[in-house]
Amino acid sequence: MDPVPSIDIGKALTVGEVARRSGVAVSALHFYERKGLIKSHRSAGNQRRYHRDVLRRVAVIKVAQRIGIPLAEVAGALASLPSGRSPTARDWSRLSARWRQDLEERIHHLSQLRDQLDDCIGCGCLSLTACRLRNPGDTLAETGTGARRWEGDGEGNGERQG
Amino acid sequence: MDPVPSIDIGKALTVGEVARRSGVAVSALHFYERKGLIKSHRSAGNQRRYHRDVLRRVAVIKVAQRIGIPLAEVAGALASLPSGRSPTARDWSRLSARWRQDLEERIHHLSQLRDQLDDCIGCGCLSLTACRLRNPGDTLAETGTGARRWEGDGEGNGERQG
DNA sequence: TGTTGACCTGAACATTGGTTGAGCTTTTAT
DNA sequence: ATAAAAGCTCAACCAATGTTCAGGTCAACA
Repeated sequence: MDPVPSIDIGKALTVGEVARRSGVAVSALHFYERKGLIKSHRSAGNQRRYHRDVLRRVAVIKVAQRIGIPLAEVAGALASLPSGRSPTARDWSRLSARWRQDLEERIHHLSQLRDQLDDCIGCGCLSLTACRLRNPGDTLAETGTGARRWEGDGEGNGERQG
Repeated sequence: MDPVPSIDIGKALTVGEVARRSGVAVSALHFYERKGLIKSHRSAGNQRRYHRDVLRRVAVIKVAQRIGIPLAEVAGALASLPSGRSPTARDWSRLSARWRQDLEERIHHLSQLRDQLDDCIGCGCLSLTACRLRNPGDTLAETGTGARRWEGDGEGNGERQG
């Protein structure tokens, strides 16, 4: 699991080292710590010291960010790992399978939107009540109730909920 | 296009009417106006009055939002229309073709990400420097320089640019 | 020992897309 | 005429994801 089996343990990383090696800014590491995504202990002089684990965790954070997972959710996911342990391949597998699902849904959603846009581009049907583009209900709530409020109003379509 | 053909011209809409018919909140309409996406004239008592055009414009805004276009860019696009004129089918065609491109790129990007994630899910290779997931360069800058900095560092990979 | 670079905290600022509230005016309905 | 509903402006606030700054401390090198 670790390329250097025993010697490396205990050589803590400073925040600057973690920043350089992980590619995120020191301020972001502070921020992640405040948000509970990573942990550190402190030196005698109150400076942060990190276990090497943190690099793996930051890697997970960065990938999650690319996927578009909000930090709060990443925090939850990381917190769900047995505490004090570095994320293993198996942990990663579990997390990433979940996030993959999320990603897939997002892709699907955007693809539908693209198709609707294609339907609409030539016709300029923005002015029509029937335009699917203007009635996101069937895309956003596709598992939902289905058609409703289809009276046709001429320009807009009525009532908002808020 | 309009159920009432000619009588309706000149019948200005209040902000509340526009809100009801377009499905966006009054506060959002104020906001769009401040940002230059829509315009209004004022009644004798300083209340906003809208031409019916505004409904079409708000429809464009809403679709653009769904696509993920930032308001600033929508503002630019709407401003590029011959001033004072309602967006026609042709205008919409021009705008939406551009945004469709944007959407397509976003879908493509996410799909690549999904494929990388699939490659990675089983292997837990987050710990390896070679993991494509951890090196977004080839996705984000796919037209760019190609492989670089491939030394292998054990855990993180070095230097950030900022 | 001194200096310099790295680090600390807390607060403020930035961005996007608005919402909420206070306090006041206009319009509409009865 | 009057009361209710709708509208007005300005300022503050929300969430997410950080960055930047000020003022002070720590650590490492010569």
